Amino acid sequence: MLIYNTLTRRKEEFVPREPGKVAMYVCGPTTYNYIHLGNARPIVFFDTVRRYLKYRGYNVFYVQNFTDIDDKIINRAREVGEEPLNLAARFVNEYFKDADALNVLRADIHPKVSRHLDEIINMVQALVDKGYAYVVDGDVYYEVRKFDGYGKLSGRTLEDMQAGARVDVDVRKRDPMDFALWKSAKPGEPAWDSPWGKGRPGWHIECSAMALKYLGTNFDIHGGGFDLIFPHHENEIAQSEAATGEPFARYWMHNGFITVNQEKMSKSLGNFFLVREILAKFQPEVVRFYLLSTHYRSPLDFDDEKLTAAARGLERIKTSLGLLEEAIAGQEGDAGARPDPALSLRLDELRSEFERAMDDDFNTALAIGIVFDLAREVNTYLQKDSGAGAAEKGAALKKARDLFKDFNGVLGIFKTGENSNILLRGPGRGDAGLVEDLINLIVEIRQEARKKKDWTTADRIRDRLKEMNIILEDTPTGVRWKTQG
RNA sequence: GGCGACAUAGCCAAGUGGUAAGGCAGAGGACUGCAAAUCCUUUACUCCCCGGUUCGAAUCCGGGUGUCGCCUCCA
Repeated sequence: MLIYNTLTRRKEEFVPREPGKVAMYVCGPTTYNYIHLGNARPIVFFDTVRRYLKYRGYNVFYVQNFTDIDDKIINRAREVGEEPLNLAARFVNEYFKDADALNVLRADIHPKVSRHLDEIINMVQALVDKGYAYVVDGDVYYEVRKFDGYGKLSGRTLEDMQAGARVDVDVRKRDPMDFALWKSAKPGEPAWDSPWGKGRPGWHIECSAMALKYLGTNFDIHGGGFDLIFPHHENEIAQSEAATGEPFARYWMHNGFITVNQEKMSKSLGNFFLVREILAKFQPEVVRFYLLSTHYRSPLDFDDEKLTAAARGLERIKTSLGLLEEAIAGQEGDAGARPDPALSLRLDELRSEFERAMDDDFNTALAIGIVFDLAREVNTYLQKDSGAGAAEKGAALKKARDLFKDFNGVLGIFKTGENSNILLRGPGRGDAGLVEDLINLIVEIRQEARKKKDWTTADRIRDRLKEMNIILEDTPTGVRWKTQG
């Protein structure tokens, strides 16, 4: 398995710290608002990485933090007149609503900064003791010149950075690039006691402290967005490796940015899209499918037309699985039958192609292409007669269904085992069973009209139902209907 | 100013040395009362441009053009 490592700027064979086990840490959101599209990409992508590693048989321990102490939270809390920690906790709950909708599995641990002050303070103290940090008026700064490897992740030297520095230089710092490990509190701000007075952690130290606590040194995968490479992850490395004297993380993975209508999302442009705004227009599966349809290191643009195209593509996959389930349901189970090789051999090929794609730095775009291949393979098989016996055919169909489910177990692009008819499960829809009965009744009446060749009535019913997003399909064996989100 | 990424059909998007995956949209056909769904066929003599290396390059090298990102809170 190959993983592109930001640290070395190339794909490397993945060798975990301990055989069979993967320890990974992904930088989670700062909870001062609902999550936006830019947050959604790493959340969904790294969830997929984790699922695939599991599929590959690794025992994965997955940590994703919440930053619940931060300037942005404090500012926001002041605006709305709420306690900062309260506001942060509220948006942690909101985070889970969005993440659940996107079919993101819970991390093994979701540590919060506010619960790890002891670890953070101890780490800052260790850095001060070792001479990597200095104290000025209750603030503690990390001295970047003291750390030899500073710049190794982002690939730039301290000289490069200073040439381009656009930051106002704080005269109390020994070097303009020195960054805060601990910030003294101003009146009214949340503050914790420390050896340097009341204050709060700097931005980068939390991730170092929490990752080291739960995963130890030299853990396997550290992930996040491209923009975190510098300064956030660069600083994490500097702090952690200076404090422990050991390598911090082995593989650094960074996802590319999301743009909206070809523009970077930014507050000044007013195009910061929240996940739930998109979810109001598109089904969550479509959003997840779209996020995975481009390789994670490439930029990805969002607009309604692209999402609509993605929705149609995903529909094709879901239809295929639906046809497959339908065919299996009409078949007597015959355990022990040998799957029809006409389909079965191809299924084996598709599985290994899928694995090859994912093994190559999690190429989800290619992998999705293989899911489409599977769909066409199944649809074709369902239409033609291979000449095999019913039991063999049934076994092949079940094998195809298992393959679909395995692919989906990794990609998570459609929900299984529940009614996907959004009309029937949406809020305020009343008795879903009643709705279903009524549609069945209408379909029945339409069938009678069709028998009498009353096409005007039959077409009118079909057209009117379509306007209500209920799609009727006449097949040789009866009428199939579904709702369209 | 410093650092870096990308440029593939109408659109989205894989592919990093051997005659261009897949999806959406479009065209033709099969099926259908008509549709829908599905299947079959079809849509890039070519991968931004100009040079070079090579028997051979979308893929490597040099130059150019364009787009984007980081260097500041940001996923």
